[in-house]
Amino acid sequence: MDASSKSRAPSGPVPIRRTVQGEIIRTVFEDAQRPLSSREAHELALKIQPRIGIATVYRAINRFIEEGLVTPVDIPGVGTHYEAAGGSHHHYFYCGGCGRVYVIPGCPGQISAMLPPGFRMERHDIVLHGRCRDCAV
Amino acid sequence: MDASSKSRAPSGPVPIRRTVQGEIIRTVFEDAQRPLSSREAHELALKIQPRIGIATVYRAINRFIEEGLVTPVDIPGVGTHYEAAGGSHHHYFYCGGCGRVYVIPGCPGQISAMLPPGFRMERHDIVLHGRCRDCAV
DNA sequence: TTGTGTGCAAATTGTTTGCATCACG
DNA sequence: CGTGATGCAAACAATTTGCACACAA
Repeated sequence: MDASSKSRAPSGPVPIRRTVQGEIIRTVFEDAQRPLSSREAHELALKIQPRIGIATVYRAINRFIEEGLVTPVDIPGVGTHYEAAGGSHHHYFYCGGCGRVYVIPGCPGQISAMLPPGFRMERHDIVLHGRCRDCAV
Repeated sequence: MDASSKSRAPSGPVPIRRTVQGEIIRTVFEDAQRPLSSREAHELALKIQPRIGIATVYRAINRFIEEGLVTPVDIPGVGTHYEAAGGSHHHYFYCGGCGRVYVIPGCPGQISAMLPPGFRMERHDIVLHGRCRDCAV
């Protein structure tokens, strides 16, 4: 009879279910320690549970993005990657040799000094391209 | 028989033909003064010559990129844009209000200081997101 | 039991390509 | 005139969505 016995708001945020596939996909990102493409994430998930579909990966990723667990990382000329959120502010390095995306801690600062007057900055993306140590000539 | 009567190298660089459509598309980028999406470029070209196909736009853009006339500009979360090349080093500002991509002259410098040891940087992309002056709250 | 998450396939969106034809050089 | 450029449609690749079913809660 007491509707509040479960202390649920009348129309609270949609509850998120804990599923095997969802946990696998979340783990893949947490373990990766670097941004993964959807294909990479799918391949890694398939190693654990061979019947996960790519649509499930995309839906999980989008759910994680809404939850703030995962952040999309767009690498110019390469495509969208995704990484576990929560780390401190950082940027990225894309290696043209091995195709891997590295995390670069820190920030050059002075970014907002570039803003034209009247413009308001909400976010900035910096992506370096080149060769990582292993792929350097 | 003198094969060199037309002074053509046996296998020189592929000649690029000057066509009406190509000129229109090139003009669109030169006049825009800002990065355009392929759709924007197509729409602007259609205003001048209503039968230009989107494939022609893409082929022209790719030719221009090879020639160095146009540079691709990837805006994270928004999609690939293209701009006339030749300007001095600059970066971009994407306005979430009007969807326009602005050119930001200059560079914060200190970028290479972010590089991990052994990494070699060939290029860097900086894209700011926010509200332009007209769209500011 | 209820409704969210999953799998699969079809639908969308952005970009490229095959082919017949056009027209620049 | 020969070959690159164009238009159109089909092919592709990446991502999203419709639908029936499975399974957390």
